[in-house]
Amino acid sequence: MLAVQQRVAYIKLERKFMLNHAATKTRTKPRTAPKEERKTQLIKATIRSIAKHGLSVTTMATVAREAGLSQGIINLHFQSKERLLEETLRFVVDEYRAIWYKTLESSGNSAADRLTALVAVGFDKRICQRNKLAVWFAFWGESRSRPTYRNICAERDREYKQVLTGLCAEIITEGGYKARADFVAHGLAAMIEGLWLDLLLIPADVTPEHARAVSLSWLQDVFPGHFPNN
Amino acid sequence: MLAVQQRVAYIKLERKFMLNHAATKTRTKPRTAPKEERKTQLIKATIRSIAKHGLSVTTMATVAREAGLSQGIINLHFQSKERLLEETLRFVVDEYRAIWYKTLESSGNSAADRLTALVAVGFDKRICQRNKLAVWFAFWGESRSRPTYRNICAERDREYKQVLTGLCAEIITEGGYKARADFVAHGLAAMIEGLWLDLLLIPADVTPEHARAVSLSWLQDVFPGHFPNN
DNA sequence: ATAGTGACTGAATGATTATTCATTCATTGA
DNA sequence: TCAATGAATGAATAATCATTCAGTCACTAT
Repeated sequence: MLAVQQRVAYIKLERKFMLNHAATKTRTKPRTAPKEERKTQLIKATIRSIAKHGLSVTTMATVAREAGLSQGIINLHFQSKERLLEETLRFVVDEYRAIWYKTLESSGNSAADRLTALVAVGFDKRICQRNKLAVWFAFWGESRSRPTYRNICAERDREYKQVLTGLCAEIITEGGYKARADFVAHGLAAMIEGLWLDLLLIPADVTPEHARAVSLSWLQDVFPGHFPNN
Repeated sequence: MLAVQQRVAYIKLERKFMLNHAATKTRTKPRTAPKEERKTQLIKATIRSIAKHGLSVTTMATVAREAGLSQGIINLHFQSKERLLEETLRFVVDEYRAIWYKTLESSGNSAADRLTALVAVGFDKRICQRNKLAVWFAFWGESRSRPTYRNICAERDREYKQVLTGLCAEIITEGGYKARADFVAHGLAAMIEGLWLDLLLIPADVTPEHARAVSLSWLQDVFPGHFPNN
């Protein structure tokens, strides 16, 4: 019964693409778009499977079942399981980066406003979902033994910390605080990731709103002149 | 060649126990001690295997090989792979708790001293080893889908945060700070775990000493009266 | 000495897994 | 309408895994 529903969903997806494709009138690469759609469909199924079963119990079969497609489909689109997993990690990492970049663009001019916005993104509904947090931690858990995972994460991390350090430096200069920008930024980034862990492990005690409040309260403590307490 | 050395080591262990046992003169449970020794030997081999290969590639064979023992040994002592993994997590969790309890007992009377000591334990050489950090994150990564793992961690977490909150509350009262004790403690605990992630992912950039410095600098920023900056 | 004890071994077993590929099916251009 | 195209299927395959257990070995008590 469920399989039928998923089959229907797949057919709709196929139809939708055809319309889109007809509209673009590109002829050199027919059916190129549905390939991408299939890939993201499979990546999203992988995220659900990792969240539901864990990375070590996520098999080609669980992902295919979650996507409502057949066994062989993953090798067709990703060549191997390993590639699927790498692209899944990249998907989550890139999504986070894209959102905080965009947020910075559309946020205020003051360093304090921008910092607030940047911190809040970590607890945004689009990012801070338990399924996605499970994916982050699943890959972090394997990253000691897989340089590929580590590199994908490290790259993102450097960028993020660089921006964070810049904003902290600006605030410190403005306010004449004693704190060291790199230490503050490093601690702040670490705190956000640690709060993610709480959201994953004890969701009953900690909500995204609560975690955001903890972060912002910390900003008030460290930069009292810029983030007035009440 | 290596196997022979390990075999020799095993024999020595066996001999050592016999002497110990003769000394205690207990007769009802003979050979009970070497069983425990074997178990911790296997648990330590599991830690190395998880750090080297990752949890999802850690098999009965990799653990047995790492311990220099045979295939069947794990089922003999732990009944199943799952039990071995649970006891490995418990081993690491209990070790951390034991050390910070002991540290608190032997540290100064002032809340500030005790808090400093408690934070420093997180970066102690006995705790903050990359192999062990890999184990923490490996299990956290699977914990979304395994209530057993989650419970083992959650229990420890509650205790730790409770002590942390108590110390922060004391300091806040003494110094008349505006900060909320539960928020500060929550943020601090999260930061330590986030710094562990950096130690795991980018050990070239972050050392335990550096991470400890970041934490202590954070304490200085939040409680300037209790942790004077220079 | 020697039989008894129980920790330990490692080959065998059955279950599970990623990957392959001959076949099916839907869609397209002529 | 129909041949051509290539995405999707799912049964088959080979590899890997946890678990079992009959047999081995070191040591103890008699």
